[in-house]
Amino acid sequence: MTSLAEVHLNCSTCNLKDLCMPVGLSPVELEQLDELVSVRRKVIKGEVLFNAGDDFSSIYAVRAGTFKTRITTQEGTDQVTGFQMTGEIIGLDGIGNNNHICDAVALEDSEVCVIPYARLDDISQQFRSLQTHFHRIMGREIVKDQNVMLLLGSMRAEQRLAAFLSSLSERQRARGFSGREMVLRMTREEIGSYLGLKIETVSRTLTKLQKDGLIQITQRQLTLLRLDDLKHLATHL
Amino acid sequence: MTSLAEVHLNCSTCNLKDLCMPVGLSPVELEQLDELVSVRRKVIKGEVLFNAGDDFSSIYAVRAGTFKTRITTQEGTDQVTGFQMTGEIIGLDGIGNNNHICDAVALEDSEVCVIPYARLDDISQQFRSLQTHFHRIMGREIVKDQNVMLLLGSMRAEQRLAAFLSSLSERQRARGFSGREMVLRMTREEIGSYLGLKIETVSRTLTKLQKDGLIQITQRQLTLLRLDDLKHLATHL
DNA sequence: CGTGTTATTGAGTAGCATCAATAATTGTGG
DNA sequence: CCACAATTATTGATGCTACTCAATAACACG
Repeated sequence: MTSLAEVHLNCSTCNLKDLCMPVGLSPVELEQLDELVSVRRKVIKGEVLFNAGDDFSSIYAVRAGTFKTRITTQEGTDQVTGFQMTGEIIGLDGIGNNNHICDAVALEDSEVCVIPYARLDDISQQFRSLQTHFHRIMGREIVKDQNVMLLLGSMRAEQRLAAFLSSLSERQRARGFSGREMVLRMTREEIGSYLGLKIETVSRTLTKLQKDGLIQITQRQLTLLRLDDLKHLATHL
Repeated sequence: MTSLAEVHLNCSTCNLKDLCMPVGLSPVELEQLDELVSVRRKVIKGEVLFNAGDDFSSIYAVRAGTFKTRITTQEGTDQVTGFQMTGEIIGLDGIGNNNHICDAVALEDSEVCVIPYARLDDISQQFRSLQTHFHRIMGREIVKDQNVMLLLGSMRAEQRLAAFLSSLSERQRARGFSGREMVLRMTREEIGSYLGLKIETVSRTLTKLQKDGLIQITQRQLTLLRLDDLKHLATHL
């Protein structure tokens, strides 16, 4: 099922260390993290990193590529609960009940660093700053989810898309890109599923944003022409 | 502003210990928890436990009463992000960035146990099972939020209310009540804000559920007449 | 007992969904 | 590498859900 090309490496020399798990850790702590994160795993496009119901054993840091997480309802319909880019953590949903509640799927050929949860617990037991750090990562996940609740509960289609595109832009910028031009790794349907909209509405709304001169979009190739206006739209009605 | 009637007490003798923070802890660990949770605080109806922007110092276990948490947008509109009953934890939103992102407001005269976060970190550093336990509590918060995302992203008004009422019922049952009859502590507007609906829609939908014989509701007094059908409605289209 | 808050109900409407047809793109097997 | 199938995206016409506006009623509080 899943390809298991696993490679041993470490965090302290990783070029993502300013974005990812190691953020803000001292050299000594980094050394501990290196011991913890010793395995990488490739996940090719469309492949699943874990499924809902799987036993929870590890969390994952996206080393390269993009993922989506999705929850499937009892009816079989499913909803995207998030998109994860390099440096972001996947799998925290499993901690609550020792098994995953969502699937994680690669949107392009990707690679993750595997962080065995039991060992993370061990080591953060010994190094308090690592513990604090991990708590913060979980806390940010909670904040992020609550912001999505806000979006889904009270924004209109145009606002939702403006907020979504702004968020993508900011995350790209944090990764050293311009944040002005980017390639969408997800389909319109996946965007819609995440934003609580149908694919036709996503398509129409993107067209409208383009007509209004806020963005330029051709297939997956996106340019944010007036980012300020886009952000304003997302927050001010 | 806030009344600070604080009382010293402990978890090991608390009648909520099967619902609350102590769930599943051994006597030894309970002893540690007692040391941690030594202060209670009363919050009268309408009063605020903490505000968005406040420095994060503690999390809180609801000892008695009911709270809501709400996020305020830049426009000044706000959205309810959760309702907390006895034994449930409030304030985890503060961990991510060391300050709260939501307000917590008492919906009736209430009381919380104050759990200083720094000391929680200290003690879970020493007692691994406490650390694991706390991680699980945070993990469940993430799961809960993602389920709300699902509700907001893909359910219709009737389903949302059915899911909401079912959830209230289950939580009441977990607290030793029948789960059939209960008093709503929140207004229709607060319910609507939580479910992403307007007050008129909440009112109309409750009336419809009553006409269909699923519930009986008079003001805040609610009886679930056919809980199975209600749950079925919440999950099966 | 009066005032402000909360809730209900009706009429009309806006926004998004649905249904449908077509186009563009991607992936696949020969 | 091309042809065909499957997937993804766009656009239009129509319908339905939930919102808005408005009036009234019921209740909570001082």
